[in-house]
Amino acid sequence: MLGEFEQLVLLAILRGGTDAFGAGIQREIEDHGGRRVSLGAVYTTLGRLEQKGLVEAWVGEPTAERGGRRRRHYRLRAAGRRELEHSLATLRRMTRGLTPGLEVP
Amino acid sequence: MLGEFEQLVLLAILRGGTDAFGAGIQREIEDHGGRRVSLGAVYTTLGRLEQKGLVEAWVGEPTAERGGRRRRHYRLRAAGRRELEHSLATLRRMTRGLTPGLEVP
DNA sequence: CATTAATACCACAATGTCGGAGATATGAGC
DNA sequence: GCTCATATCTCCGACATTGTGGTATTAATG
Repeated sequence: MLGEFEQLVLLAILRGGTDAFGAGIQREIEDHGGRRVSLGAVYTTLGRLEQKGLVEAWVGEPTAERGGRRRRHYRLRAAGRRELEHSLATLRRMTRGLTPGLEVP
Repeated sequence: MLGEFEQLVLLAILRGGTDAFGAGIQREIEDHGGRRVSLGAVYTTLGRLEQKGLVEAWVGEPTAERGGRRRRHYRLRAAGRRELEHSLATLRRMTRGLTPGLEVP
């Protein structure tokens, strides 16, 4: 079963397109989620998702920016997409017919 | 933060109207979630939600059925509804703009 | 008192969270 | 061009919160 935060991380990866990486994922979730998120939490979750085969990663080239370690990029695997779809479908069915603000249209 | 299963339980309570109780909540989740759920998991979660003040409970009168202990009924408190709305709103924002099957319309 | 329906408890597994250590790039100053 | 200060990002380890199933217990009915 996917946890709540795992769902968010998976969604953030999708939003980042092919460029998703740790710090960017953090930003994505903070921007849309209206909640603070630590980098540690993000990386721990990414590691677990990778272990479960839901996500794959590779290290990129150095960027043009100031400094820093190379980025590790992430992408959903087919299984990850399936899990995510399943979770969201359940939520959609559970909210169907409820009053506005709750319904996930 | 609400966990994944907590969200489901809260939603199931809403769906059950004023009659929500343990076993009924289990059924609701299994019917819509397409996944097996144990009663123990449901009660443990209900207890925690109650402790956090998201849900309130009271014991009902004996039913007309064969036997059994009295049902314990559950209802969302304002805080519970707020938490749930917040979780779902986050999810909605995160899925907006993604391809069908993922978007939570 | 046997049977049935429901709740409560407990132990363990999986997820969530954070802070800080470490790695690796850049650019400034000499 | 070397060195070093600094910025950016990843990894690790410890602990808190949630998730799960199995089993026991309670309370009703005939």
